[in-house]
Amino acid sequence: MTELPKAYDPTQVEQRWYRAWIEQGYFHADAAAPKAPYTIVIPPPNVTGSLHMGHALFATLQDILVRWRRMQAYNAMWLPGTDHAGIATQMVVERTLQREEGKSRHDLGREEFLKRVWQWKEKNGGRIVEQLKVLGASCDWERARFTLDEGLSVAVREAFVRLHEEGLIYRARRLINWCSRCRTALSDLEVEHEDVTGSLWHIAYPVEGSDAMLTVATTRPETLLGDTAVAVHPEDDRFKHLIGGRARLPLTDRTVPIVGDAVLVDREFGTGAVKVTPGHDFNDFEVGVRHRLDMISVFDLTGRLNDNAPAAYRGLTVEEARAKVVADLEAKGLLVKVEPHQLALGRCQRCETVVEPTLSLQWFVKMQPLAEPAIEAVESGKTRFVPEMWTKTYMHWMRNIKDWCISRQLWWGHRIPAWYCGTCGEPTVARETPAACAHCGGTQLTQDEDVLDTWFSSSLWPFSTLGWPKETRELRTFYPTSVMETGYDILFFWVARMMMMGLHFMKKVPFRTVFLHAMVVDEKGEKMSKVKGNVIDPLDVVYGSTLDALVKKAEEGAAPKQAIANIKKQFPEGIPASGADALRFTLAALAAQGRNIRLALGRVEGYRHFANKLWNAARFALMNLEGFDADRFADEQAADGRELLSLADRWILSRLQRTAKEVDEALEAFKFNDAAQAIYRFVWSELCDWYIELAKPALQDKSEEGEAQSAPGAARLGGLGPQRRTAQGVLATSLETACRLLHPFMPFITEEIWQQIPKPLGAPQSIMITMFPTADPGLIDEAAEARLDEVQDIVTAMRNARMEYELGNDVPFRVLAANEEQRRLLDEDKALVQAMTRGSALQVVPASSEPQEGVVHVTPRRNSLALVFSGQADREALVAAIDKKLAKLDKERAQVGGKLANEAFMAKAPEEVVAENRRRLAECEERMEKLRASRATM
RNA sequence: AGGCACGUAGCUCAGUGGGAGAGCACUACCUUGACACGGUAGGGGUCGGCGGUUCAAUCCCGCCCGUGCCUACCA
Repeated sequence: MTELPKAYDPTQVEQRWYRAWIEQGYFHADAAAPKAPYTIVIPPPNVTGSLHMGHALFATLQDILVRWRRMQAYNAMWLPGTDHAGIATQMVVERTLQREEGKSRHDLGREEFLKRVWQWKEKNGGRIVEQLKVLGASCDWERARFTLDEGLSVAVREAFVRLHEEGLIYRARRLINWCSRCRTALSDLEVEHEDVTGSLWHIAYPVEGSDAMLTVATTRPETLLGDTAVAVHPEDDRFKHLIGGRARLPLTDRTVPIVGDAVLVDREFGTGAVKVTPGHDFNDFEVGVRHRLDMISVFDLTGRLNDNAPAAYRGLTVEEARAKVVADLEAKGLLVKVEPHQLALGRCQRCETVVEPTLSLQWFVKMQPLAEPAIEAVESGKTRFVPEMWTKTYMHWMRNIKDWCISRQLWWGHRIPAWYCGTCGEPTVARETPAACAHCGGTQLTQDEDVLDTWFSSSLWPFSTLGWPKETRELRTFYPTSVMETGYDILFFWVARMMMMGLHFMKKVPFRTVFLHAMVVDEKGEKMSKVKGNVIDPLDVVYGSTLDALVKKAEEGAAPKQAIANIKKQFPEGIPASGADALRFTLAALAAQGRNIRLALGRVEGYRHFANKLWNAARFALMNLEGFDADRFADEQAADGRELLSLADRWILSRLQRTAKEVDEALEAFKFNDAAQAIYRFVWSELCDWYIELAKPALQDKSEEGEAQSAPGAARLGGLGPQRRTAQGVLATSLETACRLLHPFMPFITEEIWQQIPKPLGAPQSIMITMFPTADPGLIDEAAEARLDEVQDIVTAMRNARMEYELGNDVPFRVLAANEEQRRLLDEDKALVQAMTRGSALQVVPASSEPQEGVVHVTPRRNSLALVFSGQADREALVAAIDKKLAKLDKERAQVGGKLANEAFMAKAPEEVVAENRRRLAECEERMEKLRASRATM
């Protein structure tokens, strides 16, 4: 049997196994397999993307679910893919083009530019996929999809055409969010609001035909040039007489009507009068509709003032225009005052440019009819959210949903399947390029220049990836999917829209459960960003990185100086290589529901140590499994195995069953952290800390068959006696089962170890395709657990006494048993105590055999056993230690005694609780009595 | 403005209507044939504050303070 290296090195192990799994085709799910399906479709990351902790988190959690279900014999299918990310990708390629060739996309033309984007995608789009593989993601790569694939494009056209036919897609001239940097319309969701301190300008508008002034308050004085009314509250006594009149618009030669509008105007706010700019403000647009006002755009699509503005302002940017308007107003004495004001500024999600509400002809999806079934599906429980709190957020958004602007003035994406007639101008919407206009038969057709919002194709993802609109075997088998696992930040972007489209086109929910994970942030709770220099790259955690490399990477990413300084401060030693397993385990352990995940490298380190601990437990096991015959052990266990098991054996097997149950239940409830903790505790605190130590004597059993070969050197190998055989079997079983329980979390190390554990003939080739452990209730052994609990208590007390009183290892202990039954059991278990205390002499005596000589030391937990030892110890230290314990016990006695003396407690508390407190009180008193007796002897 | 989370050991986080936990850090001791990426023992917390419900509250309820996020048309 080859000996394993002393320390576990993940880099030597991980990628070897990943390749092996791929070669064996373990990740592939057959749509025709006669097994219950379990499907997850990946929330497709952007092709432009590079792996970040958010990806690492979803990859980990989804892989855990998929590996777990696969091991439970489900037909588990995890469909991967990437998203074409219209704006982001186009931006990246445009920037490169500008930098390398000094050209814009317009210089190249649409066709050539798209060719370049595809080239870029072919070259760089695979990066994130390769990075997911590093983490061990067991995706069905044969089914990988890209949102611009031919099949998905067919799905997009089909969906568009059908929705158009149903009147759910329409084209209209409306106010939309316009990014002048990206030169495209954006949906409401793509605008991010940021609270900033701006100004509130009070501007006087002269009232036509009078000397009066009507003062309005605005945060955007430059839009004044596009005003088409002034609104006051219809019941405001200050102003209502002006309604119906007109005001002269400063800096222009226009006059605008004064209207009464109770919806827009809040009498308490500002001056009580509002300038109305329907062409550049969503509220004002509504007022414009209500009062049939003119709608003027004064900005063009590049963010400059157009010909609708007075000549003096044309060509200025919005910022320049603001400065000039304010200056000109001041010069004319029309600027009444300026005060600081908080406002929410909308910025483009991609480029942070301030978005401009702009009148524009765009395509929209009518959302309300689609939202209704999506609301019903959640209300009726067809789809549920985990954590449940998201249900409310989802419902609120769905119930207040607005139409979705889906056209984008980009080139990279699904081109809108609408053709405009050169003769009549009407659009013809069709699946394939039409030969003639559907309205007038004209043949001069030009396709819409625009593409669809990337999220439109994403919304079809759960079924477009499975072959829709064709009725495929895959769709029948894998739709609806089992779980949508993603971050809560895209609840609306993805989840909500997938729900609507899934229900609309498939008539079934796209997923039964939506698990929304939290955001990964840094140790201080701040969002990771290159600007702050607090990014932790998952690959750096896996492979490790020096400080120099970290700094270099940040510099290449054009990070600011401060970020570099922060990196130096945060990672003075760089980042140690911890392996994918440790990273995955950390993310799972921190993935408690409903809060941000603050990734602390210290946690990763701790779990890297955990991997090493498991590794060394395996080393120990393998060193002691010489001569072990898994088949023989299995046969023995099947026959009269229970007879052969020692207390320690029965205990660890019992703990193992409980752990299996805990892990399984936790995963069912998406409590990844609970599952991780349960395995951690089992492996470290139970298997390593206790069982391995307890089993050591048995593994040395040299009786029977061992005797026969007592040649020199045989002792070192250990014997082959029945105790040893049994301990070997239990050790192997515990380790093997623990590996299977841990496999979804730490796939690599568990495979590496599992491969080397002797297994019965016919065992699977890989841990990946073994069965996930289920708890065997027959192996749960309450009695063994209670007895071992007592052993642990005594062991701990002995160690504690030795440390506390600085006793030597050879000081003999006596344990006082409360009754004959306890004395008998403890006498049996004495060897275990000795195994754990380096063979300390221990005698079990009846408590009644007092008076004892020596010092009494009570066990730390609750079974109130007392230990007696004699030997040299500092008398004063002993007395002080005893007094401290007495004080602590006295406090507890008073507390518990108080409860029991309380009539209300006795009358109303449940019987068990009362009994428990009685027991505690008695125990307290007993321990105090023993300590006092001990103190008295000094 | 509304909504949702969160506030527990020095740090990162679990947890529960009835005796406060883990990892890291800290202290002391230990190179024991699995593991110093280790072992043993230990120190450290008014469970954000104030009220309420309850026999009993860190946990349930209300208010307040602080932190974060989301939604929103107050110019």
